[in-house]
Amino acid sequence: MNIEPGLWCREKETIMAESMLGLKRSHRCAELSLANVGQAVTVMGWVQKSRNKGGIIFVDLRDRTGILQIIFEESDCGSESFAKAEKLRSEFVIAVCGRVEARSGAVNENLATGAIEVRAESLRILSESETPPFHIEENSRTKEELRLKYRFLDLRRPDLQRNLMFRSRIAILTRQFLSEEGFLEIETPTLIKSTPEGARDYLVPSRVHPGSFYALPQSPQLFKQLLMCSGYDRYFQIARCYRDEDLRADRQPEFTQIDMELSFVDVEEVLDVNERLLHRLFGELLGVEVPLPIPRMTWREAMDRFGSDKPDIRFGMELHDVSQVVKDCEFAVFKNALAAGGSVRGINAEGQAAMPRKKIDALVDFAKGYGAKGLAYAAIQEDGTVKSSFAKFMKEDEMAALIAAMDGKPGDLLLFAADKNTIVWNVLGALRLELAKQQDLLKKDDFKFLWVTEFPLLEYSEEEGRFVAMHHPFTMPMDEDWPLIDSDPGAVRAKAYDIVLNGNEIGGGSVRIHQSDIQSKMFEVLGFTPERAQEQFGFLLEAFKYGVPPHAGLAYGFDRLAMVMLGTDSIRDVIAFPKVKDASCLMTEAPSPVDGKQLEELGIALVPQKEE
RNA sequence: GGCCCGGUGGUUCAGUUGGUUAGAACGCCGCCCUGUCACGGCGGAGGUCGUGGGUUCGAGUCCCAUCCGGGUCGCCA
Repeated sequence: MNIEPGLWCREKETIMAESMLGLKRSHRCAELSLANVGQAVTVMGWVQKSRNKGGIIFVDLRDRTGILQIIFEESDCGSESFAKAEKLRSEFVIAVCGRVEARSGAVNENLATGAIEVRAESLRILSESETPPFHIEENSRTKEELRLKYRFLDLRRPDLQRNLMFRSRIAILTRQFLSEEGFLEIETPTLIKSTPEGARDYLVPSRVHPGSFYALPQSPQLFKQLLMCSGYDRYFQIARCYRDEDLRADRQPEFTQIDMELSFVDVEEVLDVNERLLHRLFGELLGVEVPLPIPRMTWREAMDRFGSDKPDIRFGMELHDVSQVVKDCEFAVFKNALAAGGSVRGINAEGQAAMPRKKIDALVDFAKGYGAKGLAYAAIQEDGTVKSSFAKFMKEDEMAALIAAMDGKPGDLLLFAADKNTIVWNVLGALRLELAKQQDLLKKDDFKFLWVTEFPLLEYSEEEGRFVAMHHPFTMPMDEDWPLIDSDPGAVRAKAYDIVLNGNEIGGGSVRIHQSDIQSKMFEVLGFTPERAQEQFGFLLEAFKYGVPPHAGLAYGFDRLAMVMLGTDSIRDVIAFPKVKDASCLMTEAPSPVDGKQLEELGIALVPQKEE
C-alpha cells in the first residue's frame, strides 16, 4: 500500500481519545466571569480556534453558552499537556482543568468572557475532529444545502443554538403559564384514522391489517374534543402534526402546534387566556409589552381593508373600494369586472409616483402571478398632472373623483385591480406587502397583533363544485347567521378566529359544534351522507350523544411563532432537523425505498411509476 | 404541476465579445514565533467548472436535457 509520508506521520501521531474519568465539568464556558477569578475550574467543549505563538498557546473553547479563552504555558500545564495543546485543531473536544484569571493582556471587548481566561493546568483530548466541511461560525454564508446535509455541525453554530434555546424557553414558559391557568397536558395518538377532508394525510400501513392504513394527525382536533367530552375541561399539548402538502419558507410537512381546548367557554374566554399567554411570552422572553386587549377585526373588514385574512398592520396602504366611483366610466376592464359582479379596488402607494415604468411593469407581472389579468395605474405628478394607463378611457371629472376617493396627492402612485372580489383581494393584498417590502416598511422588532374573527363558515370550492369547511366541519356557526344555512350558505359566519402577528397567521381556532342537530346539518351541507359521516366521524358523533360540554380551542403554529419572535426568515432556522422543499431530509436521506420483504409483510405492491 | 434564482478547489466568490497553464480570500498541511483574539512570518498541497449531450478549430462561458438547492403561485379543512 502506498502511504504518503505526510499522512503516515500524522497517522502515527494521532492521539487516542482520552477518557474523562475523574473529571466533572464545573462550568459552561460563558458562565465564568470576573467573579470567578482565582477559582479552580474544569471546562469542556469544542476548540473554536487555536492560536499557537510558540511558547504560549491560546485556545478559544466553545460550548452552547459561548466562547472562553484558555491559555497554555508549559510552566503551568507540564510538557505532556503542552504537547497535546500543540496538536489541537478546530472542533476537537477537550477538557481543561485550570484556574480563572483576569487577563494580563488586552481585554477582548467582542467577547462576553473577554476580561478573563482560564490558565490550563491539564488538558485531555476527549475526541478529535476531521476538518469540518464548513466553518462553524455565526451568520454562516455557506449554502443551506451543505449545512442541512451536515445539520449536526450546523446546529453547533451560535445563532442556531440561540434559536433552539429560545424555542425551548417558549415551550417551557407556555407549559408553566397554561398549567397555572388550570390546563392539563395530555398526549393524543399519532397513529390515527385518515380523514380525507382538508390537507393530504401521511399514511402509515398496518401490518396486522393488510390494506388498511393509519394516518399521521394533521392536528389533534378530534381527540381534544373527545377529551372535553371526557371532562378534562382544559387541555393543552405541544403536539407534532403532519401535512403532506408542498413546503414553503414558513411551512414544513412535520411541524409543532401548541394546541389547547377549553370547556364551558365561548369566544371571549379563549381570546382572553391567549392574550395573556402572548403577553407573558413576549414580556418575559423579549421584553416586549403586548398592549391588551389585542385589537380585533372581522374577516370581512380584514379583506376589505387589507386584502388578506392575515393582515400585516405594521403599515397602512389600505385598499379602497372604488367600484361606485368608476361604475359609469368607459374603461372596459373596470366595466366588465363590475358587470360580472366583481369590484374595482385600489391602493395608494404614497410618494411612489416617480416609480420608473420598468418597475411598474414588474408590479404588473407580480400582480398577474396572483391571478390578476392586469393592473391599472395612475401616477399623480408633482404638478398635478396624471400619468395613467387608463386615463384615455376616463372623463376628466371621473379621474378626479377616482383620485379623491383614493386620497391621492401629488407624488402618489395609485394601483387598481378589477376582477372577482377574491382575485382583487388576493392581488392587492400581495401587492401591498410587496410595496412595503420594497420601501422597507417592515420592522422585525415591531410586533403588531390582531385577532381576525367571524370567518366564513364555508367557502365554495370550484374544484369540487361544492361548499367546503373553511376551518373544519366542527366549527360553530354564528347564532344569528345559522338561519341562512340553506338559502345562502356562503354568507354564514363562524365562531372562528385567527391570531395574526405581523402578517403571519400564528394561530387559529374556533368554538366547536356540540349540538348533534347542527352537526348533522353541517355534514349535510358539506355533502356528507349520514352514512359517510358515521363512517368517518362516528366515534365523535357517538361521544356527543352522552353529554358534551360547549367547548372551544385554539392552536398555535409553534415553529412559526418562534420564527416571528426570533425574526428569522425561514422556519428551518427554528427547527432542529428540518426537511427541504421536496419534503426529504438531506442528512438522513429520508424518505428512502424499503426492502421488498418489508413491503411484502405489509401486503403492499408498488405500481411502476408512469413514464412521461 | 407552473414561474423565477442559484450550482466554479474544503468554504465563499471572481472569471471579459467563447481563446494559452481557471484566479482570489478564508480554510487546510509543514516549519517558525511567549500575550494572541480577523494573530503574524516563510513554504506547500488542492478545482476540469452539478451531470449528460450538442454547437465550435476551441466551451466555465452559447444551446438542449437532466439532477440538486432556494423563493413563489397552485396547494395547505
